[in-house]
Amino acid sequence: MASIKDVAAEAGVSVATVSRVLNDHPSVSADARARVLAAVEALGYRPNAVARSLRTDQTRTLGLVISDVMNPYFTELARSVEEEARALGYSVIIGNADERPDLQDHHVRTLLDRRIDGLLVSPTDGGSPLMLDAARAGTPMVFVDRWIPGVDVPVVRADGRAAVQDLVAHLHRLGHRRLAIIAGPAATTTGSERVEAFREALGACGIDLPDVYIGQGDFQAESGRRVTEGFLDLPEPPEVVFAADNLMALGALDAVRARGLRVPDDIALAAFDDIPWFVHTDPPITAIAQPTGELGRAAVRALVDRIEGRAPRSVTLPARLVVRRSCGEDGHDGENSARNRSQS
Amino acid sequence: MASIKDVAAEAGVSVATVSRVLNDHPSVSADARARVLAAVEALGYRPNAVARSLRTDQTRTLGLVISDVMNPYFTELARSVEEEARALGYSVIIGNADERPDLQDHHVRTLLDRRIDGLLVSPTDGGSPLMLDAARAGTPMVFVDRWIPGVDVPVVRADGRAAVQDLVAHLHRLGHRRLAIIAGPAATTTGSERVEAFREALGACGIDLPDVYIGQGDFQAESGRRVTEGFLDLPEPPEVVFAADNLMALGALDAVRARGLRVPDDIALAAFDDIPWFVHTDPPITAIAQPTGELGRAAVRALVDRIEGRAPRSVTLPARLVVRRSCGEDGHDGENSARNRSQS
DNA sequence: TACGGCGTTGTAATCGATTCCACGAGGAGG
DNA sequence: CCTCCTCGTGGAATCGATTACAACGCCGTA
Repeated sequence: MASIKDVAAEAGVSVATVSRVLNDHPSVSADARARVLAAVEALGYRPNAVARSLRTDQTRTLGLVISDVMNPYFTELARSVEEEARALGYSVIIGNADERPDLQDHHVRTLLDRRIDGLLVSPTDGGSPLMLDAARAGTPMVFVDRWIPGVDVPVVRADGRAAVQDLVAHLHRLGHRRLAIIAGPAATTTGSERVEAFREALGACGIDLPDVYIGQGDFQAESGRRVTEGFLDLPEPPEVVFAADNLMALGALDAVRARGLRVPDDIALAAFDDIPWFVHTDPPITAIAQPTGELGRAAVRALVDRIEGRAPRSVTLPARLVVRRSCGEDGHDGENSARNRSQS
Repeated sequence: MASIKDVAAEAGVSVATVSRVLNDHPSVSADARARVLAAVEALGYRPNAVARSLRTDQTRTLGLVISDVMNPYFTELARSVEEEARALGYSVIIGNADERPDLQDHHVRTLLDRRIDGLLVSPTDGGSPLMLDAARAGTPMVFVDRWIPGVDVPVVRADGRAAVQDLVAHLHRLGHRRLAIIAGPAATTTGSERVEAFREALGACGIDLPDVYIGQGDFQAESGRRVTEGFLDLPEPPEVVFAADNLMALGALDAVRARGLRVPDDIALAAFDDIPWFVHTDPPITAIAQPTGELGRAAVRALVDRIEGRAPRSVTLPARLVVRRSCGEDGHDGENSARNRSQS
């Protein structure tokens, strides 16, 4: 592969001049510029980003470490992150932690070794020393979706509090009183926050959240299934199951269906994180939708601000409730209402 | 960030010795090794991968350019690719082309600039000159899922021919005779092959595939919706719609539902590419499942073989039919059969 | 005692860029 | 006509690693 030296030789100038043309530095004669450009064209030369990074000490690359690529929420997040980064002239390297702290550390380490300019993280656990050290050492970093308390790193996330209140109000209006939640890992902020929001919202309606109605999941489908089975085995099973993410909702749906029960007639179901597929499940699932794309874009902007020496800001965007049929009828939704109601 | 020089100074040896310890070269005294290791520990030193890559001319990184991250099929592919690559000591940088040739080229160019060791591509179009040049120039490359004919690059893919025959036989047995397909872009191999396989399979049953029953999609949900609407507007609409990927199937489902029609009673639906959500749609969707994980792993192995100087092999794995309820009842599937049959 | 070989170590070149500094040519002003 | 400044250019240092080569000390053997 042709190097800058080859181009210099071909154009009959020094490498310094070639470099100047490539970085359009002002003081290059029109003649030299033309000759260099012609040589670049003739050789199909492309600058070696590795060498450039070594010299300039910047890679124009962002690292994104997410908890689970197979989760459509994170996929969408990754997509919007890459888009915004590209618009700002950066590339993105994605690391998938699969909800495993060791894998998360592996990716953080690899990204740091590659000298990425900044790190976007949705932490899998409460605090990998590696990440904390990196943050302290001055690596530009922004948390997205989940974060680690007590670390001086900007956070870009959605606030689901209001939406959870709307959800609980909706459920209460439908007559549900025994509500259970499939929680995420307590080590993650989204894991614990969603339970707290749920408990508070229930409290506002005068409803209690007993411990047996809090199932411990891990944001994966299988745990949703397991926890839901536990709920269904209870002497007094809940009337509603609220899954703290979409994958666990999928698992819950599996479990319910395996018992030969129906949603929402036998048990209602709702989820945090809305995804396109929820429109088409049987029944369509009521969910709390995050402004995922905005979150990704805001996170990149914050990180790039930090990298380029501007003051990054934390951002909190509201989530909103999207009512569908998985909790029962609420007086809206035309076509199938009559049929569903007559069955219940 | 500490460099190899700092470590050398701290340990009281030369950088050469430090490098030798780090790459565990045999001729280093136990004493020197211990001192270096201690210095590394004390300084929290990590080798700069950029500098190392410049010198050794290898990045131990694979590029993966896929057509659409939001498509669960490609997400799963990406995941398995990363896993296998990690097991072999490589990292992966994913580029999402979003089915756009210009974006695909952007990513290929960026990856090449970064001097990745090899490229895994699922091409969006029939032949980006950039990619062809790179292949000719000797960049290790492997096509996965889709490929470009006439290029000397190993291909790792699934053969859906038999599964499509099974599908058509299944549909025929259910009494369907007017079958339509939502095709992918003709520029992609999967786009054209699936139509051909479908046409052949129909032919074997003595059924014709008229042009009006071939809708042109682009592997995105929206096109599935549009094409399906066209089918439904036909004087004689098809009894079955077969979508060449899962996203277009989602769009088709949208379109059918928007008309107030029901699957499978009013129209049957099947898709290429099975995904976890198909179990939970209303109704569960009959699909052709690819061995996605195996495909990803085989592709990485082929690419790494090529990189490390072994002869890479093309791999073709069979896809298989997964029958669910979206095409009507086939004598299996317990719980809801009676109810569904009574409605038709 | 001298010499050959082995094990260990350091010096320095190198990868492909960027960029500081110096130098020469040419124009403006005194 | 000489001086000074600007503009365009090239030489060379540099980033952080790897590695060829040379050198050194030490041991065993002739």
